[in-house]
Amino acid sequence: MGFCRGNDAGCALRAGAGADDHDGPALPQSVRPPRHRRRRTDRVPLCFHQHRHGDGHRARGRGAAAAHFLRWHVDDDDHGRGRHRHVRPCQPHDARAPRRVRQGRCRQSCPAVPSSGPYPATGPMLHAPNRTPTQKASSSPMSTTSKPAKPVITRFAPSPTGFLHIGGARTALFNWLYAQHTGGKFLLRIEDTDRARHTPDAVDAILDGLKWLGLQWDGEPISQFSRAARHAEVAHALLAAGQAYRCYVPAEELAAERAKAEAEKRFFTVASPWRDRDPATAPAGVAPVIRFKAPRDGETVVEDVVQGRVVFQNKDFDDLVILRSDGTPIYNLAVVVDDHDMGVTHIIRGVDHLTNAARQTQIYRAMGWDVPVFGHVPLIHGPDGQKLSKRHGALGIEAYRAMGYLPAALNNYLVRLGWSHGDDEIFPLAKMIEWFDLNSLGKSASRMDFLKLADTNAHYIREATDATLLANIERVLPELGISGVPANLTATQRAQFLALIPDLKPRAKTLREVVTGAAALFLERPLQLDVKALALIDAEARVHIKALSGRFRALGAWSAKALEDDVRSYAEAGGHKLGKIAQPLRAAITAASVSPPVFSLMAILGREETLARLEEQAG
RNA sequence: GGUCCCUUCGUCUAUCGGUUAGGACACGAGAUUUUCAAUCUUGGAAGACGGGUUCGAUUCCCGUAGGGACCGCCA
Repeated sequence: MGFCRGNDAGCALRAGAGADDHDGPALPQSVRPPRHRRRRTDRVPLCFHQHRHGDGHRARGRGAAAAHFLRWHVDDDDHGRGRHRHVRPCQPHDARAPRRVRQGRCRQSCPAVPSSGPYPATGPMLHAPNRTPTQKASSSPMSTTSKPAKPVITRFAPSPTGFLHIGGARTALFNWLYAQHTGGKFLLRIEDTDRARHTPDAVDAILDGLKWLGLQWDGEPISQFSRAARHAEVAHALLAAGQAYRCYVPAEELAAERAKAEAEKRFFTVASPWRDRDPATAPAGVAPVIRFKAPRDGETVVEDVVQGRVVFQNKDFDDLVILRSDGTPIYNLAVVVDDHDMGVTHIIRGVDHLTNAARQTQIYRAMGWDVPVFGHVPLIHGPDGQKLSKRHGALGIEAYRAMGYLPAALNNYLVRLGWSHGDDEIFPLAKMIEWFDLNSLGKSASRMDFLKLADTNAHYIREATDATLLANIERVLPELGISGVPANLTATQRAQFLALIPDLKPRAKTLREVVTGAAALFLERPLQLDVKALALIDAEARVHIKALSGRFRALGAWSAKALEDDVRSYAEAGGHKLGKIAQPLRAAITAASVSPPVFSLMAILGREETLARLEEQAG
């Protein structure tokens, strides 16, 4: 085998401190450090890397020559991974640069990609020519490393057709974080244009969910419906400018054609004859819709902070309806008008809106408005990789609260779905805000992993102070609805619960588990022992319990330490293992075989209650 | 059917074209232990496939396969 020898002229590492290691026999395979130890830092002095070229099975690209060639270029102050990178200017237009760089998504200080294009800022205009220019405009707000010229305004725009689900929560989080990070604003708009599907309850659920997560928006939530007149105004401006037209084709006719095309697996686009027809020939008594006159040829480019440059052929778009026949607006128009009027600079939303971004870009251009920066984040799938459905994961955010997750944990978990910051996993809010940037967003969809969420939650449970944790618990106690535990605690119960919290923390992944762990505190005599507990209390156990009752009655200080010491000395004196004595005690005190430390429990319960429970089982 | 997007351990992800492909969750083993946890030590686990460019490709390009999104007088 061709291992690196001391006289291997090509080895760049020979000059280093580890040169001695190169003499002597070839290192056996077993010297290779275990996988998890293979770090850049320990690689340098050792140089026992295996050179595969010696015996013919050189793996592609991992050859020794290559390996040696590269060592020169390793920057050793790149300790850790990804943190202390050298910031070098990127070359976005270099064809050999990585995709991230070319697409302007490099972490390093890249020139930004234009967002709004070189179009006039006011007044309607004709459609864009064939190619959307993308060079120039290096001062757009796309760059996240330097402060944008315009103050950042983001928004979250849910439709109130249902609850706030996990994907929506993450979208809101990203928008909120970016606004916080840049010192900008985060606005909330309810997309309630469709009155038929609008429910006030859903609006409340969304607002409550955001508040619970701590994603406070700036100003009042805006109702899209309330702005219908403005939307119509813009539609008519488009009409006046020749960028839209009245279409008299009946809806039913279109629906029938669409259904037919779908059945035949044919591609269907609306090609309204009214696009070019003289409006004077319009039929009487038919209420027309207003259609946007979409460009027929050329392409529409979406410069996306997440997706990169996405090019759509204009021929693939049809003329979308912007105003219904009853004069009410339709989504794509309403969104553009509202985002423009609200001064939104950055639109971060799910990729399911990517094609809408192209359509909306066309409308922005037709109106001569600046196109905001788009960032279309990938979707979150269910644990099985399928689209989220009610069966798995598509729960309202309030369901997560009721399951006992902490908002900090949920935010921390969600921010890691599609976003990363090196190897970091735990992000206290301040760090999240400091580190969050649009450039580190990924493009591939992720899966909901409840186990990781649980682990993150467990982390935040352990981190919380006892008082904070209990306060959080009391807030959700009614929702938790755990039998045997009161929805409201008395002062005594609260004090006992608080005292037990340190023993509960390491045992719980959710607040629900914290509460169930404290169940023994709330039991009422006579206790109903479960099967395993019952089995622990045999004749011999009764003898021990009886004996210990007597000792406890005479015990001086009533503390966990004193109790434990006493039980230990009792066990030792009788030649028993501690478990032999402690388990029956646990059964008698908690009615279960599993619980937090039984000595803590007895200490918190007090002498009287402890003795009463023991005497119940003493027989 | 059309358009667009995606693909690194089971999962979330790291990687400036040169790393022994790293971390976290999950899983296995051991230690500790009054139960259960927590904790500590430790193990296994990945570049979808095929071409091309290059001294060198997980990384850039093309194709294939698989997955996803969107194609409403819904949002």
